[in-house]
Amino acid sequence: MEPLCATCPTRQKTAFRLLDGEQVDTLCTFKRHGHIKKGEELFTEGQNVRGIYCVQDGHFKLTRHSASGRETIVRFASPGDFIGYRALLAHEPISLSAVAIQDAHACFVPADVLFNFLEGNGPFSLELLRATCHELSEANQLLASLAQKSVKQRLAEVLLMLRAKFSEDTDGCIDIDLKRSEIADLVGTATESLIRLLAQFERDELITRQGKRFKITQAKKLAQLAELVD
Amino acid sequence: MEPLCATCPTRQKTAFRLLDGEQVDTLCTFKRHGHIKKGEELFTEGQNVRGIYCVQDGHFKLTRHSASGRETIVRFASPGDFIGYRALLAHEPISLSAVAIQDAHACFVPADVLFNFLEGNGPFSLELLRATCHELSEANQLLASLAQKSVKQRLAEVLLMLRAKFSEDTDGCIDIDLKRSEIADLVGTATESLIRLLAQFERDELITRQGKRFKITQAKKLAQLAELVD
DNA sequence: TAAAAACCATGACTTATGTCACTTTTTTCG
DNA sequence: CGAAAAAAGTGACATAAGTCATGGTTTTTA
Repeated sequence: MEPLCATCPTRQKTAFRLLDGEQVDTLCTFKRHGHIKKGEELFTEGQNVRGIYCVQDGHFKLTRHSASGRETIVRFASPGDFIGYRALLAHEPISLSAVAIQDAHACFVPADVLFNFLEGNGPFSLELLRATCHELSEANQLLASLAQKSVKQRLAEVLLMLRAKFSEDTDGCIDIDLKRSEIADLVGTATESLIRLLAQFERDELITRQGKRFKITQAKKLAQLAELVD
Repeated sequence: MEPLCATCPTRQKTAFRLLDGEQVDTLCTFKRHGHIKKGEELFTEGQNVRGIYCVQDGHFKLTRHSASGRETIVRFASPGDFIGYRALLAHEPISLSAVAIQDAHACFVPADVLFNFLEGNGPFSLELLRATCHELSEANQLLASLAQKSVKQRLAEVLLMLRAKFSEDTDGCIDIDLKRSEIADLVGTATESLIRLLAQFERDELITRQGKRFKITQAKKLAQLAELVD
């Protein structure tokens, strides 16, 4: 059963909150709500997209692959985030793959519906522009961090980012199940190097591990290590 | 003397080409045309900007500095590019410094004038949104390249990028005078490493050097090295 | 135009990080 | 459940790339 956009709590977190009543009806008529299982792809780099996805729940990793097949996680998409709108608006094939890292739900909104809103609703366009600009400044920050920092520093940074982005479970561990190789793809290093650094962080008592999950115990020291202090 | 926006050829290359006659007049009244000498800063990271700059001629490097003072060149801004609009639209302090790498000219456009256009001119907003999305996909590409490639590969990539972005002089050399340290900041490596690699590229006959400038002689091999082939 | 400053270049050395090969642990599923 | 597959972890080794020291250029400037 397709849920109603009018009462959708996720919508309030997105630019869609700025639509007027009629536009919400349009959205509701044309959007398609879908379930995506863990590991499934929403789309693959190189495709032409016909619309955007609005994440309802669950998280997606957005990745890019090198010619040699190596994967880099560029960012995550979480509930309330749009996926695929940049390629659509830039009139380019999509440059990232989106894969669910948990069972997830997302709504598909066809391109022409989106363009309709963009043309007819100034505040909506502005909000989307604002969000895009914010993403861009985050991308630039990540860029500089990758260019300037050691793997150890970047891991420290990534751990703090993960904790901020995903909440903590009852044990205080970061509530996300990423494989070691995925954390490595996020940091931009080899899996073995990552595992060694995690072990070192534990020895240095910056984190504690419980199975494959871990808890940040000394956030300040991690931040210092990552040079995030001002 | 302030030049006229109505007849400005650079304007035709920017989103400002989509303004109507009255808006062009407004732009012309409130913009300020200025000269920036080589090495001068347009603004510094952390500042709050009060408007955007539209590059008329000359090139700027947009940089970010780490806590330890190391500089990374995130991108260049060339004639027809806007600088500073992302921070303005995201309502954030600016995250990059802009420094002229040659004597340059740019027009300052106050924030309220820009917002006025954004609210009153749909196509203009859309075009700006499109440009932003395009920049974002470029940033993502760069991100993945930084995370996945060796310094040698990235240098190959950067050299090809420089040739595409800046034209060639009469000798066929890339028409830009970057210091070795600046190329290193662009690649994300140490100056000495960069110099060694340039020497190696010359030995391998991928480039030839004439003073501090250089010419790409085997673009295909460079592209292969950079894994840009499909 | 000479001195100073900035930049380019190279060698010697260190180290962080990647790679390969293998073992142990955890997860999946017939 | 138990076998097979996937993931986590460890050690040994190779090497790409950073750092430090120094000398030779070019550019600036007084």
